Amino acid sequence: MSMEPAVAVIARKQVSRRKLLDAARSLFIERGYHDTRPQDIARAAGVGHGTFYLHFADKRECFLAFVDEAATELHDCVVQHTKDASDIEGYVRGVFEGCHAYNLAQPNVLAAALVDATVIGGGESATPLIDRWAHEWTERLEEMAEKGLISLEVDPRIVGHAIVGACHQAFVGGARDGLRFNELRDGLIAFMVNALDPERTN
Amino acid sequence: MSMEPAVAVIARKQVSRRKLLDAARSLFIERGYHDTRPQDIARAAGVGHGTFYLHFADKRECFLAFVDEAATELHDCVVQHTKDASDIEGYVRGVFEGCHAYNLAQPNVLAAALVDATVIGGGESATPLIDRWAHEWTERLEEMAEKGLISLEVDPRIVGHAIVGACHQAFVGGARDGLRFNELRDGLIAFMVNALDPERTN
Amino acid sequence: MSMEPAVAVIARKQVSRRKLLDAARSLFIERGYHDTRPQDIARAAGVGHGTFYLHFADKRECFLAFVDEAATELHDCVVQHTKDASDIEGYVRGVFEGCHAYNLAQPNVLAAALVDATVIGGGESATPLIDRWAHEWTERLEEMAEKGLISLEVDPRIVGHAIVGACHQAFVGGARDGLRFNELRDGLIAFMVNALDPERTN
Amino acid sequence: MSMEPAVAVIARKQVSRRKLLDAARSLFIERGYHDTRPQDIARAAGVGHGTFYLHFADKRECFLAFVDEAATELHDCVVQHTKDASDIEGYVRGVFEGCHAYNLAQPNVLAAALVDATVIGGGESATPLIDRWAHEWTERLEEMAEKGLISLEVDPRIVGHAIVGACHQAFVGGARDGLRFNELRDGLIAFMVNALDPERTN
DNA sequence: TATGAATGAGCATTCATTCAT
DNA sequence: CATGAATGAATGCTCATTCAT
Repeated sequence: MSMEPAVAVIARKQVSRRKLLDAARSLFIERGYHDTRPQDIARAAGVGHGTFYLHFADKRECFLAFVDEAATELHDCVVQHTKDASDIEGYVRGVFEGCHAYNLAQPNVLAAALVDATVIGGGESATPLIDRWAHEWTERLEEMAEKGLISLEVDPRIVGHAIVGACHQAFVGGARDGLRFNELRDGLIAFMVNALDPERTN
Repeated sequence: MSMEPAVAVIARKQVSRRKLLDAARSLFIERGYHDTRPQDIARAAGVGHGTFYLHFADKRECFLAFVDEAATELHDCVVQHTKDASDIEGYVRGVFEGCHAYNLAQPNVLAAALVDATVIGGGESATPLIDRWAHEWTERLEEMAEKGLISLEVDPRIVGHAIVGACHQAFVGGARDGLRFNELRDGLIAFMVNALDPERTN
Repeated sequence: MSMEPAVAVIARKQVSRRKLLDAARSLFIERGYHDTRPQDIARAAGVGHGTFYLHFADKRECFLAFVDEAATELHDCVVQHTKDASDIEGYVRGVFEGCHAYNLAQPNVLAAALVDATVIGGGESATPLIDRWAHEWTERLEEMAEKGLISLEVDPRIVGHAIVGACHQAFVGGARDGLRFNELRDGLIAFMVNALDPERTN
Repeated sequence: MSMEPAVAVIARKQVSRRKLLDAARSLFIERGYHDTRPQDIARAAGVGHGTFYLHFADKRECFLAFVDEAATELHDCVVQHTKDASDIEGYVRGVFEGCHAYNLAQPNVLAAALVDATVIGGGESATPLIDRWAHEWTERLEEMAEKGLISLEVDPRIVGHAIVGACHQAFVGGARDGLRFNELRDGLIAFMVNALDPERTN
């Protein structure tokens, strides 16, 4: 008996959601998960407090939506930068360049989205972003191994986690130590290529 | 009549601090930083709530003391397991075995102590545990490079972070994916040895 | 072109109201006044949230409409069961049987409708259902006294309240104590007949 | 190892509890359960919000403590007024006089304490005050029946509920109808005595 | 008439920290 | 040195009601 909601109404709701997600992104980046209140997000979005809960069951769900969006954006950016790669060095370089380009365009988004899963507590349901990246690497490593581009003596699931962990810590910790992007990028590329290069003798 | 506080009083204070630190360790491990209240720590330690603030300026300081203690213990454990190593593989293996032995003896301490710096918020003063490990690795890599045990084409500061990050993520993320310690250890050793092995042709 | 609203429109409005009242009944019974939101009622009725306020000024008014409807239904049911009664025992028995029959047909409606007036707060305007029943009893007692069926030494207004209160508490509290309907009914009949019986010596 | 809390400290805590209970009583009487916030109670008591939760697990527990206290006070008051009663009329009269005296001394306490159990929701743990009174009546009826003061043809559990319900509704609903205490008291006494009198012929 | 997104005052409760004893 | 009662700002979230469409 009930009519379909009018198209315009649905669009209006999407506008609110968009404003909330944009505000959430700014605040999660600026102040982190714990220091950002749903109330702050709503105010920054220019909507009422209650509207927040119209779009997200709770603060956690909003954060997860932010992480998802950032992950998708980054994924697209990395795909752009790796689509022409033909060897392991080109591919690793493309990934770093993609991440770097994304970080320049959207500063600090990744750092905010990568927070330890324990921070948001509660349900263990969502796969942490860093694990998702590791799984993506695993798939790509398998593809590259098939093409003979890399030597894969080690379980690619382990290598996937190792690469992602190495890059994350090198960029984050390295930045804390004052190292520059170019140094980090080139150093990590060399490290990875050594670890995976099929031309090694042993 | 002496101006010095009685020896017994100092000793009593140390006893309280010890009880608080032990209680803090149990609770930070069991429930994490955010779900552990100073009040809980004091009660678990069998002292009054106010006593907590006699020993720690705030909750953060207590957590940092716990991290420090864990780091020292782990350091000692790793030193034990690496003191006989004569090549890179032996050294990497020793480190993993040391961490694993410590983790068996003190389950979950490392996971609790390694929480993202953003979790405890506030002052950025303390160096995160994971950065400290990266710095230790950097020093050892330099020593090993001097002895010709490894090939160090890359800035050892970067490699230090990369190794620590790779191990952390491989163990944590790998565990979430159901991989076993032995697999992870051996996979990471092979990965690291490839990356650092001086016998490579290129 | 007529000034009157189209018949179809009026009919449609009545359909909505009916759906809302049915939904309200289910929910007030199931979850009580405080745990039922106008929004829940509208959704259960299959109409938009706003439609609720087209039919009721507020939640309170909706509840009162539910109570009224239940009271009318019960009244009719009791009339059915008492129309052949010729003495006080028959009448009291008819009332109980009528309530019981209604309760079997519409389980829990009465319990939901009888909630304490303080629960719905705000305006004191509406006469609580239990007072209305007391007033009905008062009228019937006066009729019976005129016919000599009962001895009415006491103000019938007081007796009306007393009977209704006794029955309500005996059924509700008795149920909490695990007493069965038949026991309660027969016990209360004996109690009432004693209190009102004209055959007593004193 | 921990010392006993000093006597003065315990006393101080009791003072706070007393202030909170007094404030809770005033507010529950004045505004009812739902319109009284823990915060209001704390402010009225002149203590911080947090102090409320130092003494009561939640609002419900505070209300239950209030009910318990009122029940005890009323019980003592009724005992005072019934201790010299030697027959059913004297006893019923004593109960009414006791309730009336208490109500004069502590106006509206009983009305507030008697709220429907559904109002406070959640755990069904606590026996509603009105049921407790019914049980007390049951015991007294059994005692009186043993002494031959009343005729108890009906299950005393049912009669207990019936009496309490009759009195409650007669006083509350009667008051809404503008009846005066003396009328109500004497009417109910006559009603009860008829119902229970052992001198009846049948 | 009907809709459902939007609202924001309001709620019960928590917890890091202080301070009188 | 030790205590634990006291604190109150802060939190995440709810819901009866409004109003633009």
